[in-house]
Amino acid sequence: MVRSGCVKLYEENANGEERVLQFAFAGDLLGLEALGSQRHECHAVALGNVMTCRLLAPFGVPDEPVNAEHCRRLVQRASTILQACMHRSRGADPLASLQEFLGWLAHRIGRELEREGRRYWQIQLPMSRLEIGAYLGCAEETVCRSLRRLQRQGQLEVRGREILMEAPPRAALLAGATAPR
Amino acid sequence: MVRSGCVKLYEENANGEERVLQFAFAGDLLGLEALGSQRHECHAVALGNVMTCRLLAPFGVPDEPVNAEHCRRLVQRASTILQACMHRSRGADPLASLQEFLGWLAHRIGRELEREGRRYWQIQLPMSRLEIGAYLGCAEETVCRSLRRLQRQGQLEVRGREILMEAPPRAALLAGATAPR
DNA sequence: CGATCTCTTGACAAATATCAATCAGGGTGG
DNA sequence: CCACCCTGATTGATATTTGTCAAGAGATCG
Repeated sequence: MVRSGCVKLYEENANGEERVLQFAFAGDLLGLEALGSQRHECHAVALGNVMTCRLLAPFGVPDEPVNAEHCRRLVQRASTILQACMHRSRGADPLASLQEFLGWLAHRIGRELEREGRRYWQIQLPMSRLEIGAYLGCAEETVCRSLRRLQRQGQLEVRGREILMEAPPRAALLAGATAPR
Repeated sequence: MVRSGCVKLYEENANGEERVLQFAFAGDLLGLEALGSQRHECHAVALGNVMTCRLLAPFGVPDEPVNAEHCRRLVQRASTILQACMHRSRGADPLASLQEFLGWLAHRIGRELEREGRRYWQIQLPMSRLEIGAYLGCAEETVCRSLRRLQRQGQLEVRGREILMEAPPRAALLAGATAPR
């Protein structure tokens, strides 16, 4: 379980290029996808400083009765992650994907600001443009240009890895289901 | 749980277009993604004749002790589905996605045939080209053209919704990556 | 201060989306 | 039984988008 910071889950495709599967933040459980196959099919690396802790599956200890509540919550967590994974925009429009991603980030790691009576979300990106592209399925340059376009449209403000955006888009609420309680 | 046939899970995006999230076949569990949020965020429709049955969550019955084995298996199933969902090719190359999809279909609903000493997989597609496109994230026409291209490369044979292909993916994936249009 | 990495921008090539037309197959009704 | 129609599949022409290559700007680190 990630306690703080950001962990990047990725795999390498046949051409040796990196494909990012997930960015995990505080409260996210890692490795649930391997409980079934007993095999971890992807790599994980910390982006900056990260704190983690280990958890035991509720049915992993032999001489101990199954804790129904723990079991139920584990299934719920897996279920929630699955739902987020299923609904994640696949391909299509890089710009829309980026918007959704930023909305999700704002919900997860955004700081709320007040400026001239308007509410903003401030995001400090823990990953590079290249990694965002590897996550969304597009080239690094496309991420740059999409950010620029969103800025020209007045939807956000970009300063390196710092992003300032107005009220996050609707879709963020759905994706936000991944957030811990 | 799907007992036979094919169920299409889909949602509608902001433009009213259909986006297919999953094709479920015999043995697949539906609705696991809603155990966490208690809300089903997608629609389901049968493609042709389908048989299903209902299952109870192992912790759903109040005055009954939790069955550890059932619980463990539920988590494993959710975990397996999650892993498949995480590793599903996102965007990138429609042709490669289609190949992967066909390989998966062959594994799920393919019939093995023997012809002139060579082994083939025969697949009867339960969905339209449009639905395949909505699943892979590309246009209907691109699905057609990709199928045609694979046929010209001798990797498979297309007759309407019936597809005949040789030894599933592995070698085909690598060969397809370098083959000319 | 140079070296290196990331980010950005431009120009071009390649791929797909879109639009439009045609074709094939199955079902329907006369 | 056959003409008809309707849906899904296919193919072609064109426009749009993105990937790729290249170069430069900015930041960070030693």
